[in-house]
Amino acid sequence: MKSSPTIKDIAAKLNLHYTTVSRALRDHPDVNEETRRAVKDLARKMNYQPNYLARSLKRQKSNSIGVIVPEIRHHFFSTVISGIEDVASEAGYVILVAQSNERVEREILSTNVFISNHVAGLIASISQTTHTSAHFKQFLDRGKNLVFFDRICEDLETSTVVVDDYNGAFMATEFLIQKGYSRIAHLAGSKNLLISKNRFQGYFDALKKHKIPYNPNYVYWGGLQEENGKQGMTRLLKLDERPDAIFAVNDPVAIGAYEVIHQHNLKIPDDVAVVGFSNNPISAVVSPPLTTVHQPAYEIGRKTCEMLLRQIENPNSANSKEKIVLNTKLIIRDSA
Amino acid sequence: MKSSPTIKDIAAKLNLHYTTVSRALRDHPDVNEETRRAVKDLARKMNYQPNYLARSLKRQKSNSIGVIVPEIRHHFFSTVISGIEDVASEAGYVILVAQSNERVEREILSTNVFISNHVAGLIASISQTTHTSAHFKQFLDRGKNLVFFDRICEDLETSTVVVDDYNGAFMATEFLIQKGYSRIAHLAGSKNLLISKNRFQGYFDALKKHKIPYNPNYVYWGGLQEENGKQGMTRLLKLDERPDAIFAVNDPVAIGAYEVIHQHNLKIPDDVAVVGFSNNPISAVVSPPLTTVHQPAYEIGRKTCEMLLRQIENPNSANSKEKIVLNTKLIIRDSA
DNA sequence: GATTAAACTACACACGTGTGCGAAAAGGTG
DNA sequence: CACCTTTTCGCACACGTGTGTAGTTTAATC
Repeated sequence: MKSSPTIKDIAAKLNLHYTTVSRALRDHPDVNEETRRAVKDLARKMNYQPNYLARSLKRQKSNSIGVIVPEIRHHFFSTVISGIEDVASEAGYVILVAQSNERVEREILSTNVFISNHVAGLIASISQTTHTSAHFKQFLDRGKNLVFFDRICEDLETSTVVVDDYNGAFMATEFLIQKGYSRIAHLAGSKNLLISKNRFQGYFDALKKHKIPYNPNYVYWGGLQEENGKQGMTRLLKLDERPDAIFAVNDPVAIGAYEVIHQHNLKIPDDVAVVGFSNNPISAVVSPPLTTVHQPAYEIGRKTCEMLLRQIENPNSANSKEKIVLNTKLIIRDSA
Repeated sequence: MKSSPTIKDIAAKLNLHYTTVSRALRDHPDVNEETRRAVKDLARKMNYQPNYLARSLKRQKSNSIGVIVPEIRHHFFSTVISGIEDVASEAGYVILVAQSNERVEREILSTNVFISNHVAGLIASISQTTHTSAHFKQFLDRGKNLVFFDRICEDLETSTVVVDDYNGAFMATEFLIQKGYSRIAHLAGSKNLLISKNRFQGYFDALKKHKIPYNPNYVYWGGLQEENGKQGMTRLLKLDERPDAIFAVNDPVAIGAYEVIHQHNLKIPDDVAVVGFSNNPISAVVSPPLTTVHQPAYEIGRKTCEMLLRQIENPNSANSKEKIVLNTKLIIRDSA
């Protein structure tokens, strides 16, 4: 089993001490121009690649960033990761990716593994079952940087990147009102996520502004998956006074509602109008195309990573927590 | 800036040598039962987390796996990554994820960065522009394990996990033939990817088997994106004898074809039938729902990672290259 | 040609963990 | 009580890289 050449191998071949090689590679002025070139040439010839494990250990600073999301395969999260990766790799960092699968235990485990791997910083979006923040606190206590995006942790004072969920939900609901719908229901997410609460609040305030009485029966707190949309919609259709419009907490839930609506042989938007949230690519091709609130996922990823890198490179500003709020946009299609 | 406690910190508090602490934590029999317990208790109290950088350096074996895909945000790849992550994390490994964005240069860069980070193994699916394999060869030359999935590198003898592209394409084409279509066109991928060649061959052989003359004008070699589907379809519709069915190399390309077909006010499947490949979630909700060949993406991820881990843990079998071929399945919907 | 500065190289130690070996302490045997 | 075994722990060195500092050589100056 051959392994990677080290600076010692280079030094041996040139009859130099390995520290000289180290300095030559790093362009230290104490090393002769000629020696330097010889070292670099040989390094190239031998395909020398510095050992970042050793370097990070010595420098007490690694080139890796941890990323924890609920589920990698979800379009929103994979797009965010894509944005993170583009920024990170450009800056010479590498990303460690883990998914919680919506379970705190795995979130905790991954956080600890990332601590052990001495990541320079952590980017996270919490799971639906995250009721404790001890693991994130431990990470912060080690003096490391942490940035939350989308699903942020309310218990901790950290930097965050989110979209204006409240406004997005407000716009969506107001749009339905202006279209003449009045029995507007809301398929909400899980109650312990701030995004769910904010979107509900936007919905609630839009009704209030337009003097539409709030009907608690029209709000179903479920989750963020398609399945939850189905369950919620089934419930709503059993009501005596059936809603004539649905604002779903996100697109998968809206799609779930679509299926149930179609099963009941009802027409969208004639019988029931639907508005989603996220602008998942699926929303553009379902029939009818779904009116939804666009969330700039790739941009969220980029901004989050840029923010984290900024904090890593300026450790002094460690206690200055940044908050970025990106704009949402209502994408009007045919479902309302 | 507080940092993480080390075994030396624990040793100091207990008036022990740090090597004793090291052994105690690893349940070495040379350490007294009582001492061992004291060390472990204190370690827990101090939130001690071993430094994997140092451990990997010493053990000459890391706990990380590199993953390089063309684009993270694509459903197929993010689902594969999801499978990889589930298996890796269960085995105590961490994954480093990079995307090439279909450019070799970034693939090369990431490979080298992963070498520097001393990943225990590498999982890759090559870009459409990958014309050299030198970077992968360098990785192998260092005695490390490499497994390709889906888009494999033909130049190198490595382990691979793929689906039976040939059969999938054959089934899809034969299905169209049995449905009575005879002017069957193929929107092919890029010529330097084996998957494209295999899918073309399946298409070609199905025609041959059923004695349908092969018409080169009916094959458009483009790429794997929606855009390529649009371009190809536009070309095909300009032909004097327009095809009555399309077999697309993958779903995005099929969706691109959909758009052009609709723009020309043609009906699917009455005027033109379409069959895709991948079973992207979008394919189920477009209208009409797309008949496509299912590719078990999550399973591919799991199998690939399991194979890599097997090779990492049994270094002796380093030269035994495994090949796994997973089955595809024709999903019949309404587009043909 | 002696003196001093400049140019270059090498030693020692460090980062956190791990291991072979030897030393010290404890226990057991005749 | 001397001798030997066993238990328990510490020392030295290693992994690959980096840095402060001391040492050596070369060049420059008078």
